[in-house]
This record gives sequence, C-alpha cells and structure tokens, in this order.
Amino acid sequence: MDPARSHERVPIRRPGGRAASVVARVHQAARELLTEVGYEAVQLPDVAARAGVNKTTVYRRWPTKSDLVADLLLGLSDHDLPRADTGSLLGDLVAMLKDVAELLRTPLMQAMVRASLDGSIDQEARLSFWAERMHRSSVIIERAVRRGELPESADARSILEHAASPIYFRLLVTGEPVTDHDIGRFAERAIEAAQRA
Amino acid sequence: MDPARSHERVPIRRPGGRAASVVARVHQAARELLTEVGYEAVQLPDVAARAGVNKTTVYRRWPTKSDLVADLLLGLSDHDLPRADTGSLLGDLVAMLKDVAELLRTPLMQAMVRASLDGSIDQEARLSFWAERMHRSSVIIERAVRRGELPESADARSILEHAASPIYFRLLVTGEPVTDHDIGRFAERAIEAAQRA
DNA sequence: CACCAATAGCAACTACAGTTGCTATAAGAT
DNA sequence: ATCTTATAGCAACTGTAGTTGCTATTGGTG
Repeated sequence: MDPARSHERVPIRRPGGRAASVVARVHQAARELLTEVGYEAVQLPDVAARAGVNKTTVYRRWPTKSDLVADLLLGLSDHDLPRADTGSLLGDLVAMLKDVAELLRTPLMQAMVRASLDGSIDQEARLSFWAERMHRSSVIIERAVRRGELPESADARSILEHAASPIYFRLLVTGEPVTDHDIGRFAERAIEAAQRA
Repeated sequence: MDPARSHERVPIRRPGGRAASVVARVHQAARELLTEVGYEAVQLPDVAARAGVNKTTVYRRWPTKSDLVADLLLGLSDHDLPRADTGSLLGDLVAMLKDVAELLRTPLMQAMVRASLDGSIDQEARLSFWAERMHRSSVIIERAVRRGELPESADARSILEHAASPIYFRLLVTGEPVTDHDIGRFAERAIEAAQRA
C-alpha cells in the first residue's frame, strides 16, 4: 500500500539521545531517594530537583509516583539474578535464595513491589517481568536436570516459586526475619518435592 | 509505694464511649473507600467526610494514611479465619487456602498489607498480628495430629506458611492467578513435607 | 450534680504538589 | 544547512492536604 516503505508510517520517532539521559538521571535520583527516605516520603518534585530536571518533565513522563517506581522495577535488569555455578542444585538454589532475600530487604525493592500493587503496571507487563526473571533463574534447574539431580519433567518455574515464596512472604508480609538456616530448609523442601514428581 | 493503689497513677482515661464510635465510623469509611477507589486514591479528608467526622479528628488520631490503614489491618478480627471441619487435613487446608486467596484478591486486603510495608506498624505489633492469625489456623493441624494424619512433632506455623506463601506470592507480587487446582497442589505439597518430618 | 480531663469540632491558614500554556532546544529527516 | 517534531524548561497559577489555636462536648469521677 505505501510505496515508500523504507520510512514506513510508524512513528519511529523515539530516539535515545537527550531523552535517554533524562530518563536515566530521573531513575537514578528516584532510586537514591527511595533508599534514603522510603517510598512514602518520596515526592516527585524532590526527585526532579535531585535529577537536575524540571518538575514538569517528570510529571509528563510519569504522572504519579507509582508510575515512576513501577518503571524502575521493570528496568531492573538481569545482572543481579543468575548467580554462580556451585556444582549442586542445592548449592545453586541456596545461593539464589540468599540473593533474593538480600534484595527483598532493601527499601528500594520493597518500594518497587509495592508500586506494582497500585496497578501502575499493566498486568501484561507485570506478568512478563516476573516470567522473565523466573526464566533467567531457570538455568539452575536445567543444570540440575543435566546432572541427573532432577527428572526431565521438572518444571523450573514451579520449583523456583516453591522455594522462593516463603521468603517473599516473610520479608514483605509478616516482617519475620529469614535466616540462612531457613533458606536451606526452603531449598531442600523444594528439591525433594521436585524429585518426587 | 503509692498508698492509694485503688486508682493508680496510670492514665486509665481511655473509655469506650464516644471515642469508640468515632473510631468505628472512620474505620468503616476507610474500608469502604479503600475497596471503592484503592489505596493510592484514598485521601484522609475524604475518609473524614464519609465518616461524618471532622478532618482534624482523623489527623490527630492517625497522622497518615498508612497509619489508618495499618490500624485497619490490626483490627481484622478472627471470624474470617478458622473455618469448617471437613474431616481431613487436606480438606481443611484447602478450605483455608481458598479463604486466603479470596481475601487477598480484595483491594482492601492488598491495601492493608501494603500499608504494613510502610513501617506504620511497629514491628512488634506486626509480628504478633501474624503470629496470632497463624495460631488461629493451627487448629487444623492439631486436629490432623489427633487423627494421626501428622506426627506429633508437626509444626503448625511452618506447615501453614509453607502452604500459604505461594498464594501470597502470586496474588501480591507477580500478579499471577491462583486456581483451585494450584491450591490443591500447594496443600498436598505441604502435607507431604510435614509427614516426612 | 458539679468538676475535670480528654477528645471532637470549627475556622482560618499555609505550603506545596500537581497543572497549564508558552517558549526554547535538540534530534532526526531531507 | 534547514525544516520539523518531540520533548525539556520556565513561570505563573490553583486546589487542597495537612496544621494550628481555640472552643465546645462528653464521659468518667468523687
């Protein structure tokens, strides 16, 4: 239909020049403030000020605090997940769970999870974010299957969820502490259940 | 030391007359608004208006929204926990988990859990609240032990946490749905693990 | 049935989060 | 180089959340 297909109709007008720098600085400022004063106390004008950016700029891109913080969550990239290869499923799993626990103890992460409760993230994005994260960690399971520690039928997603959810539960909901000993138990439990399947 | 021990020094001046009615009405108004517009959109002045109470009254008792909502959580009484006696551990557990899932799907409960993340509840109160809730549900486990379905050594708290945390995880964190089938699996898994202990 | 302390209502205020319309700038296209 | 469009900055404004000092009720006490 369109003869000049080379430059389509699609508004590819979304460069990464100045805009990118603004986004980066605002994100950074938000992360800092969140860890310093906590979600509740963070104010968009403050974020703007710290980012060295005008208030309006922030408001136009992120109408609410929730939106900004949720955006932060989605921007959480890998480099804080996979983890070392310890040689055993238990070792890998424990290492991963320790990371999870550490992350969940930070005000930043708590704020991000919270923001996602406000519906500032469309359901689809939220689901795919967590799916992606799970997927990244599933190397652990794949390795275990290759080693023969788990049956071929093992479902990575389910195992990881099984092992990790009590940590989320305690750290985010009840506020109870999670010890390394607990983590060991959670990991063992999940492994046993998976082997039985 | 104090001769007139009959009317101590303690400011027992905290009757339950008018004050109680105010508290009740504000709580009610808050609950309604939370379910209608969601945590983020609830504003203390609105709550006051709906409760037919002056703004100042609300602000003086609950300085922030978090405080009010957290208070709501602590006020969550039993009558929505124990549950029917189905005759089997699995049946009881599944019934309980279904209740949990249902509760967690309400904006009200989500708001309350969220507020507890803001540190508006002192850690002690938060812990004892959840401990109490767990304790209430532990009849299920006790009955199972009596029936011989579980060893004497069974730890109610641990079993309940094991079975329930994936539900919290999905409904509060990832946003994934929880089906009745999932609930059945969670319950079975927890029971098997407990029997093995 | 006065008295007293606690707490609710009222009213006036203020500070500042969030909005809006306009101008300036910088990136991409030609 | 020039034109165009998206996006940032600026400045002035507005609504209202949250505060404060004072008065009015109310419920317990002797």
